[in-house]
Amino acid sequence: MEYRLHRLYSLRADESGDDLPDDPTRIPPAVVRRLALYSRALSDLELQNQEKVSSSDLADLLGINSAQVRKDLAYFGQFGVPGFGYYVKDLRENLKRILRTDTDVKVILVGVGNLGSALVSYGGFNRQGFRMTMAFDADRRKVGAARGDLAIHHIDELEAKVHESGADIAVLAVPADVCQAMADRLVKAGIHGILNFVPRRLNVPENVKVHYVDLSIEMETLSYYLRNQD
Amino acid sequence: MEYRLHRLYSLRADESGDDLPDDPTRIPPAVVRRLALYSRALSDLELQNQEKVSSSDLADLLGINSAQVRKDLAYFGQFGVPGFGYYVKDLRENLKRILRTDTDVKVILVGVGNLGSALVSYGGFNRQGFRMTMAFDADRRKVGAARGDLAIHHIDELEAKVHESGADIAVLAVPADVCQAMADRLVKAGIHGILNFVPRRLNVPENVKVHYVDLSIEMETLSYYLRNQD
DNA sequence: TAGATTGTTAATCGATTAACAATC
DNA sequence: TAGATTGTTAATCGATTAACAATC
Repeated sequence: MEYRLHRLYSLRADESGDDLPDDPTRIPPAVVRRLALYSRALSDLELQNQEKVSSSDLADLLGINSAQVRKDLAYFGQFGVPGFGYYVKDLRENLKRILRTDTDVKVILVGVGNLGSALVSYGGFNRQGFRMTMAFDADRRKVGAARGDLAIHHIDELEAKVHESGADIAVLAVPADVCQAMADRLVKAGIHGILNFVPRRLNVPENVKVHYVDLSIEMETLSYYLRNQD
Repeated sequence: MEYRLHRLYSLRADESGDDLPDDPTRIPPAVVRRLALYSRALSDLELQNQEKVSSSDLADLLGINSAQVRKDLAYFGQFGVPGFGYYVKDLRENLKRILRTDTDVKVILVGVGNLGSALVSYGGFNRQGFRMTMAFDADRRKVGAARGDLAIHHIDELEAKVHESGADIAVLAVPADVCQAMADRLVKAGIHGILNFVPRRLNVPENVKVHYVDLSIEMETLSYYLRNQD
């Protein structure tokens, strides 16, 4: 059958230690997001000493359909055992490798205000292998003061320090009126990804990715459904 | 033509001050989210004294298709003038009414840790008409201390105070191991919506809405595309 | 009126789910 | 082997976009 053939290809790919699809950038963001959720669920299961898990187990944990779990995984290869399910440890390792969270990822923080400070101490990033290596702020009174174990530099030093930091992701949490200017500087300094907490759309070159975390919009969307419920 | 007929219906609905669709809960969340983005963009345009805006102007501002702008609005009625566009002020007011952000919305905060504290001072909520009226924490040392102009109560008082607060939305920012228990208490106390910053899925009754803001997953999704780019 | 843009329909595109042969 | 679950295809569902008559 045809998919037997695919399987052979996939196994061969496995042996070469690489089963990424032809173009990993073509994977729908929704799929990547769920992959990260599977990975986290599998970590939990591993802590509970679960050895095996089925696609419907995983689906139930996330509140989705089991076919979706299998289809998402199928983008990257074959990780399960028909009639059995998946080995928790094995699948988790595969997902970490695919998501590239098997090695630490360095990020810098730009804007050490209320939200920025909170993000420094937010445990979730560290737990997933994201290391905040440096922070920058325009307020000289904040410079030097280490929040957590992180040194804060003045924003004037951004260009000079970014390369040293080794980061290619920036968390942006600056006032709205300077966010585009700051994004421009970050891009020039070699940053390729921005997690933007500022409620403004950023214009960046094609090769730079921006993800928006827009707290007010989330709140408004939630609010709409509540207030129209009854 | 048929849609002339619709228009008449719509106008009649307008006159009665109500042009919500038959079942407002059936509107896709993606549409509601964009409506909130349109509303914000229109506020900006109003500040710049723009009087008119076309669907393609708005689309360009958000980086989407102009047909989508028109279709999103069409769920709720007809707000434009063919051959002209939309009056900024008029459309903004209509959207605020639809989103029900023309009146303040009260929210409580549960968990005054690093992230919780930052959310108190986060200006974005206030600006959009969300008022944090109370906060709760399990640490008695935090109780009483007002952060911003917000009193912090001990979590034991949750049930007693929620009703008094008049809120039906809670922002949840507690440690992961207590988040389900806390969600249960919130629901019993009469909360109908939860903006959940804890990286855990919550089990709640049908009539309660949960929105997830999962910072690590956003970061991982961003990271995936970067590290697979070149 | 001529030019511009709406509101709507139909076409397209993409994502989710159902079903099942293949497999362990 | 019998029972269970995978990986895949096809069907369904939903969301986005193109096109254009209606309108100002």
